[in-house]
Amino acid sequence: MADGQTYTFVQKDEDGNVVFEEERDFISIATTRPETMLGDGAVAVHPDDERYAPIVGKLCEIPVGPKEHRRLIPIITDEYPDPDFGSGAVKITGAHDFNDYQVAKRNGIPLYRLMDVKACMREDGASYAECAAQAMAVAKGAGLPDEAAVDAINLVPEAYRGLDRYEARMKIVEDINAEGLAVFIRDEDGNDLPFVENKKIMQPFGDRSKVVIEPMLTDQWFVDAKTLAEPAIQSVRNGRTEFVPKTWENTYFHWMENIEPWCISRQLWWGHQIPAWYDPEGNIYVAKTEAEAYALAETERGSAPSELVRDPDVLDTWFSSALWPFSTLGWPDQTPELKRYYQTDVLVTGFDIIFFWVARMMMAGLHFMKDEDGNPLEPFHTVYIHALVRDEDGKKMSKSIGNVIDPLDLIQGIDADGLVAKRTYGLARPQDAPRIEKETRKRYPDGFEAYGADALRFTLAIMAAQGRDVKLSVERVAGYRNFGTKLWNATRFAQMNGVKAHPDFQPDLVNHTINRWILTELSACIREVTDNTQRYRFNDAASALYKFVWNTFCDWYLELLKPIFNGDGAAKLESQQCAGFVLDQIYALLHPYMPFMTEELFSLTGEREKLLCHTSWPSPVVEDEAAAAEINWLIDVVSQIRSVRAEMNIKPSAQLELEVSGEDARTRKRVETHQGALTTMARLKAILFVEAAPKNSAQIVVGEATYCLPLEGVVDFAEESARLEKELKKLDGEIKRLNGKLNNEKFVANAPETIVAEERSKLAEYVSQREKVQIAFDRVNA
RNA sequence: GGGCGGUUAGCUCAGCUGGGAGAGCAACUGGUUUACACCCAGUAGGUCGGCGGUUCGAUCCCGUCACCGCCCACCA
Repeated sequence: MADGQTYTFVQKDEDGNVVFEEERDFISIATTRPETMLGDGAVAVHPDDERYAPIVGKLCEIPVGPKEHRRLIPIITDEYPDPDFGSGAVKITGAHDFNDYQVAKRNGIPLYRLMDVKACMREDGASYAECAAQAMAVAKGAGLPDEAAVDAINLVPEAYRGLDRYEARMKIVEDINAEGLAVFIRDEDGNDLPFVENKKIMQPFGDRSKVVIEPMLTDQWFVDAKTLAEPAIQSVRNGRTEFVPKTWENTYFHWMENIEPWCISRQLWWGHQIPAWYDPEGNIYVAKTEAEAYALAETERGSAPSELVRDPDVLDTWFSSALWPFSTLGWPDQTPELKRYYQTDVLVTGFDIIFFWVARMMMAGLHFMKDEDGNPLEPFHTVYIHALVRDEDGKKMSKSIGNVIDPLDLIQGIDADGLVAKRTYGLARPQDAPRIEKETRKRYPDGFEAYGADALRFTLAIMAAQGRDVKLSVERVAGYRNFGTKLWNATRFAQMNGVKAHPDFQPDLVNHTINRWILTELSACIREVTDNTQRYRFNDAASALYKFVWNTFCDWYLELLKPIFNGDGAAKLESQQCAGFVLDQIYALLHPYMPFMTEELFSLTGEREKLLCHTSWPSPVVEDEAAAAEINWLIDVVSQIRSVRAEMNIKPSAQLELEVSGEDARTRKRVETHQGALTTMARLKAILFVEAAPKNSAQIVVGEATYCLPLEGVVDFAEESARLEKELKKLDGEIKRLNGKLNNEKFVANAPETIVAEERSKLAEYVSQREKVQIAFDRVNA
């Protein structure tokens, strides 16, 4: 303390009892950067901290520097110090710490700069004696000099000038200890040692340099972001610009509402140079060109300056990027492109740059661009935020970590050695190479197969659900490669059977039920894909296509056409044209997701006037409910027969008879119509209509009719009995559940009518199904 | 410390405005019928993280706990 002043330092516990009391002539503080003490402007304590109340406003001495010029600094109060942390007293070095800077600003404490841009202790300016005297005057209340004057004060004593910060740190600690001014503790052997806490602290390192960051004061250009943010917040609030999914708006608002002034100058040699010029007197002229700057200077000064020097700094890359939506279109010139394409439509980007890029484009766009009426105009009406691709552990892919999967490896394939070489080459930290090499060999022992660009693209689309991230799974890429192969093979099969899109094909004139059905299914698919695309639900669109192509078109339509292609006549010709038409539509719908393959297939399957990507987007064609119902019935019957055959362990090669009973006229007609498909797909040798279901057969109930496979001598009927019993149990469960629901008065009273009606019809269906299965069961066990 | 998100089949993930859960891969059974074994047919597998609440009814809405992850700040 100044002039040997003392105070009573009292430590109390939670209940207010004194646990420690000592007459002190010092304040204990802790620091990890002792060299910054040279620039301290004050010691701060919390206003409610009673321990220091007696000495607030007094001066204390900094225990560094030559004894004859030792500086005094005031003890001040501020909300920043935490009384429960350490001694509760904090040294304030406004020029070299972010928090201290705020405290110093609030309390009028000078910001003494101690280092140069190389992080060495300053060598410039007047002698320490002179500078210390100036600082003393300030501490004693002489008033704060202007910023430049404060910055000129070099409080580094001659002994430390020019030293690297770490050297200076060591030297200062030595000097303090030598003088006995550190806080000492007594060790087990009874020696007094300077108290050094072994404590982990978070230390910011430069991203690229890997060097400890040293905060210091410099002159920089700033943008008043708060003013610019206001309209950008409003545009999203009132829906002029929308985020998809909407939840990301929260992130946007969170940033924008807490925005700080934006430092836009960078000390790099690439980038847009800042358009500011200085005259010899240090006046600043901001202009588009040097000539304009001279003209401006002449006007303002009254005479031409001897010379102007341009600020060597460049703009923050995000500042330049903020201008992207219009600078790319020729701005500031009013080009036709700018008029046509600004405002743009949809910005597609990742959530990690909502603040860096999206927010800044919004601010710049609203500031610089106007619509026809002169109102500010947003750069885009929609911001689509997609998921981020991560590695298998969910980590963001990063070049410096080395967990990157190169898309080209998935597309072209690469062996394990090539992959390892790639991932260990060019790492920021070569010492990590062995670890990464080991990991890579473990994870991808064989490298990657070649999956192709379309497979990768489709995978990303179908996985880009509106979540947060995509853990790229190689197995799924392989799965969708298979999907491409499937479509390729389907096309080949179609060509072998004379399938070809006919320019005059008219979907609504199609006669054959199977064709009317596939066109109906196609229409539903078109609707679903289009709708989901418009809603940015690309995963749903892609999966609708996957299902339609594989499970509807290939699994059923092409199979159903086989008997027709093997025959002759009108149905065959119509089917060839219809299949060609559907394939064309598939190519078009799939084109955004698998552009290369679909374009290729399109060109291989006909003489085309233009590229697939130039054709128009499909719209729904035929929608025939009756045809859909008929073929769905067919699919149902075939599936159930197949299922029974598999469950009863009937040899695939065995051809069985099918005996139909209880059928109505419509079913009879359907069976007759689709006899060919039924026999082929269910592997039957004949279909008979019978009065009553035969004994000793496996029985299937579809709708009103019962379909029996006579199995006398083929299978064990205990199995059939067990199978039917299982089915009965399942139906009983459903019936019980629905009954419980419908017998609940509250449900009937409160649930919407449509729901109640739905449940009722479900129940009726199950009950009638159960009756028929029961009959079948009784018959087997008769 | 502040904010945000996640926890659904063995794995990777869907499930949009509450009405008994789906896909791909893997698994299992069986298949070389002239598109496709990167295939076909079939099967199995889930107290939707735990506990409360709202509701006639909860994977879905609310609260809470646990675990995981991301962003921001950071302790003199």
